[in-house]
Amino acid sequence: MSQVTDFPSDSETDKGQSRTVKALLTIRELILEGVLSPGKRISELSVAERTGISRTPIRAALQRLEEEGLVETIPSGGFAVKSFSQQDVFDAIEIRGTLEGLAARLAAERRSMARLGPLNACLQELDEVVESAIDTDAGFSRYVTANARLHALIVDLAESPALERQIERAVSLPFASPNAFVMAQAVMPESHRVLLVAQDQHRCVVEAITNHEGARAEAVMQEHARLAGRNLRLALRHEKALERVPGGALIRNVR
Amino acid sequence: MSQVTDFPSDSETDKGQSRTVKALLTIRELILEGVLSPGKRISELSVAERTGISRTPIRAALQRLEEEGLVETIPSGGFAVKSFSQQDVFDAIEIRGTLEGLAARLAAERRSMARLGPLNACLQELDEVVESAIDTDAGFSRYVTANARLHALIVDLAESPALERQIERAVSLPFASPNAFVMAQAVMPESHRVLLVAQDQHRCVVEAITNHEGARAEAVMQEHARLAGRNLRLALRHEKALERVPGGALIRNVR
DNA sequence: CGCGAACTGAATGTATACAGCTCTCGCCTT
DNA sequence: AAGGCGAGAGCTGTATACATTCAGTTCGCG
Repeated sequence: MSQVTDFPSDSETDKGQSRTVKALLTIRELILEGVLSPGKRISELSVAERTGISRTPIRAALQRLEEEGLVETIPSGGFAVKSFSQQDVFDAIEIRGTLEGLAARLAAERRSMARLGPLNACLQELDEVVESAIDTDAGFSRYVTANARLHALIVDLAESPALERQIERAVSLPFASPNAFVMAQAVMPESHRVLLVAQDQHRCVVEAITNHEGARAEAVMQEHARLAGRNLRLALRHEKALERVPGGALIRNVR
Repeated sequence: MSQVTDFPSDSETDKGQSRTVKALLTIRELILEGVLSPGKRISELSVAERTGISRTPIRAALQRLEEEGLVETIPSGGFAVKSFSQQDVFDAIEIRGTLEGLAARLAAERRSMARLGPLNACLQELDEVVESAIDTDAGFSRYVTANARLHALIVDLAESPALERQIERAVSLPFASPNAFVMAQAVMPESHRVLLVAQDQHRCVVEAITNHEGARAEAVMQEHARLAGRNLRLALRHEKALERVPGGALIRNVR
């Protein structure tokens, strides 16, 4: 009861969120920012002190983070920040490509005409963003949003809750998400060309889905993910770029 | 304190397991046995009374079961037993096929000669079991064990922890596991023929992996999963067979 | 001076108490 | 008689207390 505030809380972002969720967001941010270094144990008590939340919700949050893959259990008890080899990262991207490929194929096989509207609208918005003002910060964030929406729409068209769950998990690793590589592009020279290629793949996938071309949709979607992988490989060379990749701090560069 | 027994506990299976794990196993069994019916809320307190474990580990177990997919959260709070449409089941199998297909491809691409020994040994054991005494209960359980091991070995050969994790999750749904359909076969007439086909696919996958034929390994593995799907479709007709499928009680037969 | 063992501290796993919320059951009103 | 409203019970979410276990450190012995 010590922490209960009857009046609207100080931060507007807390609105209506349970303490477990708040703890989840806090810890995830601490990990992604690199405050908690990879391999190191996460002391429940220290997080409790830092956040003012009791251990119970924090423990729940840690368990969910383990499910997300950001955290792993220590045999002797407790949790530690997970670290990833570069191979792990590429594998994660390949897995996303495979699952999103399956989603695209199912979308092509099951697609209902009525639901293609939003998909085309989203595609068109991406077209505009790419061709016009991708340089500005506003345009950039517009691209990120629309890109996420396009990927989500394709998954949605597959009409498979099980697949949606599985993809949700695959994407929960920050560097495996469809937008991960985009973040790095802002500081890389090849930026615009890559975006043009990616957008062309978007167009192909939508076309394939529209025409019931399942195999094509699957193949293009897989290659679309691999484009992210190639981009990440570039980013791993540029120090500056890697810093912009979310969760880049978790990737071991030694070895 | 009330429940602590200093002497070795009554059941030998409890050995060394934390209460959370015990709760997990108990609840999972209750769901799979159909004691807790699909859609119905799982009261933490009732489970606590039934098992003699306090609510904290039970809550943790429920959270892990949600991750497994057997349980879902209720918007208003708490957990409920999940129910699955037949489409969900087939999708889950297709997802497993896709991921195991990826594993088989990676295994073919990355395979190290030295590690093929156990794979061939396992394949040979399956050969023996299929050709000789599959009818007996002992032979049956031997098949189930060896089949699980073969699938695990292939995943292992992919050398990708991320993929292993993802497959682990896909297989955690009982009716999506590689052995799910096998259980139903005992009471179906087509039993032996299907096993022969499955075993031939096993052989093809191992051969493909050995020869670095990634695409073939992937394709065969996908079709191997679809064989399970076809088998399940048969089982859904035979009432008797469905009862033997683990978690069959979770499948809505309406609609 | 090095190695081992015991002790101390801390951190986890578990139990339980409490408060807020939701859902239900019964009663009252129309 | 039917529907809505209110009270109550049950349940979850959270906090906290307790015990056990793990790890690190220090002291003693070889």
